[in-house]
Amino acid sequence: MTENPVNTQRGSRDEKKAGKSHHLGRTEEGRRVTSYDVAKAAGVSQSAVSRCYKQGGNVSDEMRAKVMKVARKLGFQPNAIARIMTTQRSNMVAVIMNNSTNLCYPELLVQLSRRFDERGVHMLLFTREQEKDIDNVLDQVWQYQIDGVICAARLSQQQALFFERRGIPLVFYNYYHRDFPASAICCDNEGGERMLVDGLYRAGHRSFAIVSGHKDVLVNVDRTQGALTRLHELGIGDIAVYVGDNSYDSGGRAFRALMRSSKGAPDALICANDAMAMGCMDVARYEYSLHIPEQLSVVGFDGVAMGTWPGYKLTTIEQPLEIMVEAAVNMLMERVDNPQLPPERRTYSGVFLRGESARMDLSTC
Amino acid sequence: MTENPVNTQRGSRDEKKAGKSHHLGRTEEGRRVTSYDVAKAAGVSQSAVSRCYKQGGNVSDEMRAKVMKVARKLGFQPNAIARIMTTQRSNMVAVIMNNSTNLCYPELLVQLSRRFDERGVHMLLFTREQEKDIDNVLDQVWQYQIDGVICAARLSQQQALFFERRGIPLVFYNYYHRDFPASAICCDNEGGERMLVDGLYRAGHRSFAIVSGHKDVLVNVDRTQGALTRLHELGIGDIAVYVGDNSYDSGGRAFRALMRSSKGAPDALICANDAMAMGCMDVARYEYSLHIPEQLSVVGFDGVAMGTWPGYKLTTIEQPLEIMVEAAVNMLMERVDNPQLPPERRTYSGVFLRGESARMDLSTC
DNA sequence: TTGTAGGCGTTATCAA
DNA sequence: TTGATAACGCCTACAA
Repeated sequence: MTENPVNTQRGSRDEKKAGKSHHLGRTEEGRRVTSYDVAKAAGVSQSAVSRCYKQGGNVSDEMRAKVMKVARKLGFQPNAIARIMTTQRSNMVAVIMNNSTNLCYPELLVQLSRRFDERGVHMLLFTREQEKDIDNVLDQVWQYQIDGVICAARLSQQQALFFERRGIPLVFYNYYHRDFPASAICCDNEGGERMLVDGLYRAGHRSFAIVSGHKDVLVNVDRTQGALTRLHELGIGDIAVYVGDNSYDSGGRAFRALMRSSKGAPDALICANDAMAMGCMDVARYEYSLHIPEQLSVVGFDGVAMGTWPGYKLTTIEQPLEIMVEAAVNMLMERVDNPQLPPERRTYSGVFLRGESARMDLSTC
Repeated sequence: MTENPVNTQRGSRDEKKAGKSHHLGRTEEGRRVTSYDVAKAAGVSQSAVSRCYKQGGNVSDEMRAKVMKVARKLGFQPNAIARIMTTQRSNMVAVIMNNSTNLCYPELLVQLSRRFDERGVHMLLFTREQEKDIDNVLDQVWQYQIDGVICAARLSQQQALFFERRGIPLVFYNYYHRDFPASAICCDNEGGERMLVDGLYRAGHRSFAIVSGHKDVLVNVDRTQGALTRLHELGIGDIAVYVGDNSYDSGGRAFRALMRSSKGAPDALICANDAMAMGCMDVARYEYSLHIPEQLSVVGFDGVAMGTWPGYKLTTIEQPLEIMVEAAVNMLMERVDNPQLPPERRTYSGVFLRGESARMDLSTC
């Protein structure tokens, strides 16, 4: 009896087709096939079956062969949920982002997915618009025994502490905090803006305006502040700053506000990201008939794909996204494996993209 | 003893700050706080605690108050993984997409996330480029006891059967199959193309070319075929079809190929999606100095945000994304709650966006 | 309304 | 190398 597995009919019929076939994976009564079912059918103990699925499991070759054969026949797959119960490790990470993050950087999620997949780690995705809505996310992360968190959104100190207190590793992506230490992967915003400002200044621009992003997002503050600081160093003050929300539309709105102001168009416009820069360019060209870069230089930040399209050819700083994502994933998984590791912040320099949206002189760069 | 919970010190210190505070949620020994810990501290049974967290649980008010108070103090949160073990329901769905899907429609993921969140359902995200890589996904979905699957990518019949055999509801988004029944949410591609072709024809266009997407993606086939069929009905044959891969770049490449061919530029170019249409427009304008729409009409399909930007003002069919996403989520969760429901395909009509990239005559529309 | 006890499907420890 | 057994933390009859 034990030599004759009971319910392999359907499974084996399917096996003819694909090399790696998919079985029903259910017993006659409709239960999922468990390691116990396999054990019974193979005439071995349940723990033997379990060991066959463990990396360095102490199993003889014949045992493994016997078990695997029956397992395949029954369509057995170890139950991940039960495994989490005993190992306390879910192989799931949470990715928290703003709605707008994915709209601006769709590539980010694709790359994260790729990197985590390489490690056999699964991504639970949380997108929230409001910071307060994130409180729910925290509870879910805890309840599902998530191994670690990548956060590409703003978190309050309270919220970041939630993870720290529970020993859940957290890595910020393009966000960080001044008030307390937390691991983060960032792009060198000040350095990038400095490069842009220098190039613009050398090319002769003397009047500047800035379109910044959300005030409370440090990445944006750093960019705006980086530009302002460098401009002051160069002896240029009295710079108008218009606030957008990182979206294309908000860039256009900011530009209209700028044009309506007493100052009018500057020589150069420094935008905190590419989306807003493109919004500015379109409004400048189509509503104010300005020639770019002859009458107005525009620079952005990010290096999104659309910026390179011939309608924009945006001069900008490209974030090394693949490298940053890989670093973020490594940093997180290192801490999942070794929670003792201290917080670490890593900053990557962006790459200058020349473009044609700004007159630039990079002689000494 | 039982009246005096042992380890509430840390938890209660944290409570001072936030209205909804986050507790450590661990015992002195570092274990997670379990319902059993709460029960012991409250001097009640473990099942009483469990019942307090169940919707219509049979619990007296005083019991609930007593338990909840202790639970809050200890930072107890029910363990979702253990719950899945007994209920056989994970409240997790898988979303399977191509890498390119998120690049083309970042809004899709944001909307899905929003809708699932409303139902307290979590999204496990899988992005795969190759169809064969999806086989791994199937196993993961099974092992993690995923409740249901939204698939915005192509699946082989074998792969779709994997889910059906195991009773895991599956809803395709903008994909479907001719060979076998499966639930799907689609946009009316033929209808949309017919509308576009009619408008172009009435405006006087007589020579047409088509840029299609992947041959084996039915949505693309439908669009291309829809346009071709209508053109034939109107007595127009001999239409060149160039194949892209739905990306902006491939649109440009297709257009170059078209221009290099003996036929040269047509009156109107019908692209299977907006991204390729924009690629065509840019190459037409910037490499061939063609005026759009005077010398060339271009239409797309999808209604992506960028198409409305002043550099493109693309004439296209907008998919009612929010409605389609809501329908997909409803359709899936209905089947999670009631697996007996038969497969259903729902098709939504798109909305014509006039744009300025094509000469159009919509007199009778 | 409350408590008791069995089960969900693994992994891990310990003998054999 | 293999097998028995005890967690893991919850839900759910069933009994009180």
